[in-house]
Amino acid sequence: MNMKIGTLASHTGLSIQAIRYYEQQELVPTPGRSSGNYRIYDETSVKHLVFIKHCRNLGLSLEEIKALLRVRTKPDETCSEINHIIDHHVAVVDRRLTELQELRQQLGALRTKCGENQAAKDCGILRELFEITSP
Amino acid sequence: MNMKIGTLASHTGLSIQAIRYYEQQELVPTPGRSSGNYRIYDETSVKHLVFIKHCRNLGLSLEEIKALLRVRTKPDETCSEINHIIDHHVAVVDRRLTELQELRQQLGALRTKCGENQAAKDCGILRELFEITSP
DNA sequence: ATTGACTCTCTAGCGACTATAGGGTTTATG
DNA sequence: CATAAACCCTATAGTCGCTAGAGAGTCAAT
Repeated sequence: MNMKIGTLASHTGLSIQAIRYYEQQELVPTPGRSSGNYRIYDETSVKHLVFIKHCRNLGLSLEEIKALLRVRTKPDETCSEINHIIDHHVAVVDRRLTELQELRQQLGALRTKCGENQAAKDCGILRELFEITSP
Repeated sequence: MNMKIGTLASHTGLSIQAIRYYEQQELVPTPGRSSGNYRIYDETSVKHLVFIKHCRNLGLSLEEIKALLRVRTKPDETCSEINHIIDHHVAVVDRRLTELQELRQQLGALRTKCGENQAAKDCGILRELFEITSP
């Protein structure tokens, strides 16, 4: 059942350095060591790190994930903090989505300003970029 | 017509440090200096920096902006590199948009798993986060 | 003469890692 | 049993696009 960091890395899809970084940032407990000072992990570590990875895929920061993990160790507290973290993150994602959609539109408009191989001095994109003054 | 860095900053909406950073990264030419070693700018500098700011608002990296500025100084070359930069950036934005939309959906689904003030041990969000194994 | 506002350079810090250097350990093969 | 390959260790520097701060100099007004 025991494994070293390389095996854990391939089981979780994380890099070895990322795992050590999470340990340093106290997102995972300091693991035991072998006689040769190698980190030793087990199935619990895999689950723990997969949880972290999944949260990272959702765009949560390490601090937010840390908060989620803290709540998990106090199972009798209410989970309003969890809801709060997720709600906050949803708001961040929604804001970012709106920004990116506006951006996409501007880029699309910009792209139509220039054909394939004009001389740069006639390039509509450059002209446009120099003329637009308001963001 | 001449101005110091603070005036340039308020004319462009950039921070003083950002302007100095752009100079260091060679996005703007090294400006002249006053007798007291103050950077001296003019209207051209304003245009130059507004161009950069506009590109940053579009999400272009400083390296990409540098490439655009390089093409601008060679007005007889074709602007295919410009098109290439913009096309590449559109692709990046589109990919990011798709990712964020998926993310948003997953977060929305997750949020329905838990009401307001359950005990953490019964929180559907935590359970969900621990069970989902594929990203 | 002094205050206050402005500017200078240099350095450190953010977040979430990645990459490297320079070593030690374990495992497989000859 | 010797050695080479594969793995692991710590510590440090780098990424990007800035921001914030220290400690010093410059300039305008009172």
